[in-house]
Amino acid sequence: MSEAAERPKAAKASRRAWSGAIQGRSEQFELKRQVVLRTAARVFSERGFHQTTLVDIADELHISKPTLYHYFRSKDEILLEVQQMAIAQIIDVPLEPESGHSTGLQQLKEFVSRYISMIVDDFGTCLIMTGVLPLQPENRLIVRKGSKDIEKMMREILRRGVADGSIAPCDPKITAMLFFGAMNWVPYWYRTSGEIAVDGLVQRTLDFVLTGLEPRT
Amino acid sequence: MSEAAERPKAAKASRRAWSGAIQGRSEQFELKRQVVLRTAARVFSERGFHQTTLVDIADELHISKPTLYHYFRSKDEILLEVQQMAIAQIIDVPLEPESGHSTGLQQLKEFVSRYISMIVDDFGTCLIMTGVLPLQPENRLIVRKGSKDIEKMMREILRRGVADGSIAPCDPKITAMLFFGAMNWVPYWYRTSGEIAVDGLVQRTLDFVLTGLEPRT
Amino acid sequence: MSEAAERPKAAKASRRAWSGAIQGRSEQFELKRQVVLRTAARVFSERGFHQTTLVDIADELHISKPTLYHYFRSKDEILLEVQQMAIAQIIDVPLEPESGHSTGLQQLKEFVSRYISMIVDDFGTCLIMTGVLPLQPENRLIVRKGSKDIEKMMREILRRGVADGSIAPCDPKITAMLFFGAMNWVPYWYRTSGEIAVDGLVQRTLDFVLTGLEPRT
Amino acid sequence: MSEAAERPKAAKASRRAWSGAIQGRSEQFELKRQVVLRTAARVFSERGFHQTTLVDIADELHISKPTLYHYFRSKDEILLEVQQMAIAQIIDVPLEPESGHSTGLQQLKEFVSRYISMIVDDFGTCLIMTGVLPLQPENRLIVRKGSKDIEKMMREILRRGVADGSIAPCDPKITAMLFFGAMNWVPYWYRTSGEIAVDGLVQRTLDFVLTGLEPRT
DNA sequence: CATGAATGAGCCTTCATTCAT
DNA sequence: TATGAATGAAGGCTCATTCAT
Repeated sequence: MSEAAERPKAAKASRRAWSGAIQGRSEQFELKRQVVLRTAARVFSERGFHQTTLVDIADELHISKPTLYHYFRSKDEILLEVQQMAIAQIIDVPLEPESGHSTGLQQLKEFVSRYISMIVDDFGTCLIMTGVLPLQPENRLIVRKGSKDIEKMMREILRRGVADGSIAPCDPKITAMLFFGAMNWVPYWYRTSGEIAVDGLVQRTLDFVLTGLEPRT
Repeated sequence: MSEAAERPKAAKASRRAWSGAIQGRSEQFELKRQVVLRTAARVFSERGFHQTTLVDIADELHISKPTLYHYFRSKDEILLEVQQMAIAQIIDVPLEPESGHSTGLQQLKEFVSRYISMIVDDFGTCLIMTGVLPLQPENRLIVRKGSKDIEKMMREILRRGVADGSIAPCDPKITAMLFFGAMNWVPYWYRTSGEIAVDGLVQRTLDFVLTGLEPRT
Repeated sequence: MSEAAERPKAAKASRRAWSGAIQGRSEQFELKRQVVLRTAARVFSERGFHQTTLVDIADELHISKPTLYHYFRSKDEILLEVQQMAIAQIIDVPLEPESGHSTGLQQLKEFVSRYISMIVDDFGTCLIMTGVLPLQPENRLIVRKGSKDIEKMMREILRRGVADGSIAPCDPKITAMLFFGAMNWVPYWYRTSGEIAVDGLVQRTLDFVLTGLEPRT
Repeated sequence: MSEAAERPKAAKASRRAWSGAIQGRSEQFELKRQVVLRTAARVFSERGFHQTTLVDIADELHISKPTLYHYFRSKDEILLEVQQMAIAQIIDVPLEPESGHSTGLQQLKEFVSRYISMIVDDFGTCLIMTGVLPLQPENRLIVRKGSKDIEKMMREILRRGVADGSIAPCDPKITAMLFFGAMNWVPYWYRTSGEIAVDGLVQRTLDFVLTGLEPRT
């Protein structure tokens, strides 16, 4: 029911352009691109996509607005890439090499760990909090496809777990969506800088979902 | 990981202004106001606050844009009232008159039932999907306050349940937020017009949260 | 080899919005639209399409820039309609009801009269001086089509004249284009406010084209 | 009434920078300058001055945008020089050394030949199709002055011809402008790569202007 | 000489809001 | 009450031009 509190501007960052995040030489282009993406992701999450102007992002980086267009074609493209980065963190890494040896429950734990790590990151937070509505229809489809693929991953894990007995019988579809809800809401209340580390959050989440609130005798 | 599918425009509504929803006499003003609010809530949720223009809302009602200003001072005020309507559905109704007789678990069940009913409604859906970022800072505080109050309600219930033994020991804060996450995400995937009725959804949610995924021996 | 000298701003027009050109009641919309078109045509011709901002046009009319968007969807649409107005002046009026009775030469004279009247008008001048390059590709095709149709008209007239002996044998294609050139260049040097009236210009043009520079014995 | 069809990109030019047009040694600078001018003239005519970016020109030459600034101070200067090149082709070459021996008609024929050769060239085409409106006011005056000088040339020739009886009596001013119109419009419809060679075009133009459309008995 | 990077200036377009009828 | 007309404010995007390497 709550949502992102504005972060304390990080002491207005260092005065240098690119906030001193760039030192390399020729691969600088890609590096700068990443810095823009991460900054944009953060600001989008803090203020909302439409409340964020390109000047806001540029200011944060101590660069000018047109400079952003050296790295991205449009504001929309920036958001698209941010969200694709988040999705790739889950999709691009296969769940486990020798997956044959692990139970569904074990896989689920690993998945939750990775998903939460993604969601508390700037990119993942932006994926959830900004959503896909601001995107152009065609880009919206791209991100939705990625999201659906991630959802499918969890459903598969649940099915496997139910099959091998490591997870209690349940409807994989509904369960997955309720589970994702619990995790997707994290950006609205959890701060990595708070008392609980990400590992702790993963553990709490697993406890909540695995044990259940009903006392076990 | 998924989000709102565009609703099918409700058969483009009847051709008459106000979509024929107004018949009364003098209290029409308040009625019309409600119709605007509900329509706005729906469209905001479908397209996003900033993607929705006042013309969109006016068109949906077959009225003109300035007419909206007879009922609301600003677009911001519309959103504020929508979200306050949602919050009021939870806040304004005390959980149970003689709450002394019920256990925490019983209260939790009632709370979940009411909260989910609220969240699948146009107002509640808009509260979650639009969020408070589009609101003016002062209005944002108002809604946040309401959300916090609702969160507090659940924490209290959890504490009571843990105390009376009807709920397994848990950290009320974390548990509440994860629980709210599971429910708040509902608007992104659940359709009241689908296979599962709201009652069913409440039951599934309770099952998910109470039983836990770990098999009980 | 010369081109439009900037017109002397017409004493900065009357101070009233719409330059006092609007008096009607309900058909005002269409009237205002026409006033915008004519003003835009004039300014486009004077300064060039890209050198003309929407503010320039709005200022000329003592209205604000967004007001232009009540009447037109885009700057491009304004130019398109201007040019279509010009073309319609030629295309929409059949050359002569009882064309069977007139020779090609007679038809040619009428055509020249009408074409020159069109070309010295604001719309026609803009058609020639602004050209179609600033238009969106799809709109460019529309105007080109109209231009081609007009060219075809003259070719047909020339053919008929050659056939009936009222015009000396010639290649209709080349002749038409050279002829159009003589007329299309008029906006670059002729001023209706100068010594020669439009009728006079028509006569001079016909003299030039019909008689030829070679002395007739 | 028609205008420039897009030229077929010249087989996208050779892949080498400067399109392989430069081989010399030290006077390369001036050579490269010329290549830029001709390329710019061509692209300006095809797409229009404002639709052409410096990147477009640089790409065509397989060089980078800032490199253009080694040869020209501004985009405006490029256009100015292009148009001055065209004008110089007419102005800088005296019409005929021993002009005393030739009639006005003979001079006219030579003038037309040279003017049309100029106008079908990249520079001349750009002079006409781009016009002087995009130029800075001061540069505009320079080009206008040149154009006026050329117009004066023809008027003088016409006067001489009328005086020596080789040209039929006519108003030199009007006649010159109509004549220029016929020729200036050539870039809008004539292609050197088409059926008619430039010599042929000169002849057709002379026929059109000298003989007249009225049948001579 | 060449160029990747960066930017100031400017324009089209949108939209919430106001006003006159 | 209702609305067509009008607008101030603001944002995304482009591009000629400059600068550092």
